[in-house]
Amino acid sequence: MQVSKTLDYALRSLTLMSSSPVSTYRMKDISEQRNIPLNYLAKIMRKLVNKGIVRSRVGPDGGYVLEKPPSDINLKDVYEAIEGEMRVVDCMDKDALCTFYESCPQIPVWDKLHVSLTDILKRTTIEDMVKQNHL
Amino acid sequence: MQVSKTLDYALRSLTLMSSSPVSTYRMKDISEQRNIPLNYLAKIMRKLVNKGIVRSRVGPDGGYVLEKPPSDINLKDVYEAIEGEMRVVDCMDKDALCTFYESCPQIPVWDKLHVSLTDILKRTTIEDMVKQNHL
DNA sequence: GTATTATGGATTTGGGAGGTCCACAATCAT
DNA sequence: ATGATTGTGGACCTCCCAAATCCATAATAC
Repeated sequence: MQVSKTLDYALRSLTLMSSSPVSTYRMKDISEQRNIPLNYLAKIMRKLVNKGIVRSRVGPDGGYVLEKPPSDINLKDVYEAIEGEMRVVDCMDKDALCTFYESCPQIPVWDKLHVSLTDILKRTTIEDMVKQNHL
Repeated sequence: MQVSKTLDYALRSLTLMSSSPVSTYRMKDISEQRNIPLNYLAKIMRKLVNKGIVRSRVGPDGGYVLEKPPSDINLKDVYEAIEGEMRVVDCMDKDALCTFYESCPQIPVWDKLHVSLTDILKRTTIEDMVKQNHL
């Protein structure tokens, strides 16, 4: 029941970038200012690019810009960019069908957790985090 | 953000035992009926014993009994018996102090998740699971 | 054409969840 | 008191994956 370091890194980067949402940030600067291993950050940024959360430009004067204003980036999107769709237990997956699936007493509980988590993440934006709104 | 297989195993065992809360269940039977590797189950049961959730007796006619009625066993206790105290992020630990701890914008969010999760677990008992109450 | 930047894939490493094994202790029946 | 049955407790193994590293390449600016 823990948040991954990778998600932490992604949020560190996004909150940094949201301090000046129109500027371009070079990977190297993000890495240094937020204490993230450069080459690992590269992989993380690609995921954010692919999800349409940030835009990238190559070459001198290149770097990353937020694709949307911080108030339009919610944590559920960031989570899914990094981890894929949230699944609290594996048996929710079609492939890994558990023997007891038919009458499993646990599923409603995990479902409830899942809804609650997803809800909080969906309602919280990068702006909320930075401005400490709704928290 | 996933529930461990070990916690799943613990809950499978407890829901089985709650079908007849006064009877004694042999480890071997729990293992077979709930599809849990016998020797691994041994480690899990010890944790439940140490937390005072089940009682054990050695020897012929030995086995495990619920220490309390299923309506008095909540999932937070079971979670903590298995995983220790819940920590959504590592920086909540005193030892692993993060560089940005002083002004970390993430902490309020993780705190909110933590409260929400803990709350649901605390309010849900083994009886609720079995009878599908409150769910 | 050269410097600067991101891209994308291959590869390594460490730690821990999940699982196994076994010698031992407690308890029961005969 | 002996043997069968059961849980105990620790040592140990194994495999997977998050985290990290490395590098050759592509894009863009001047």
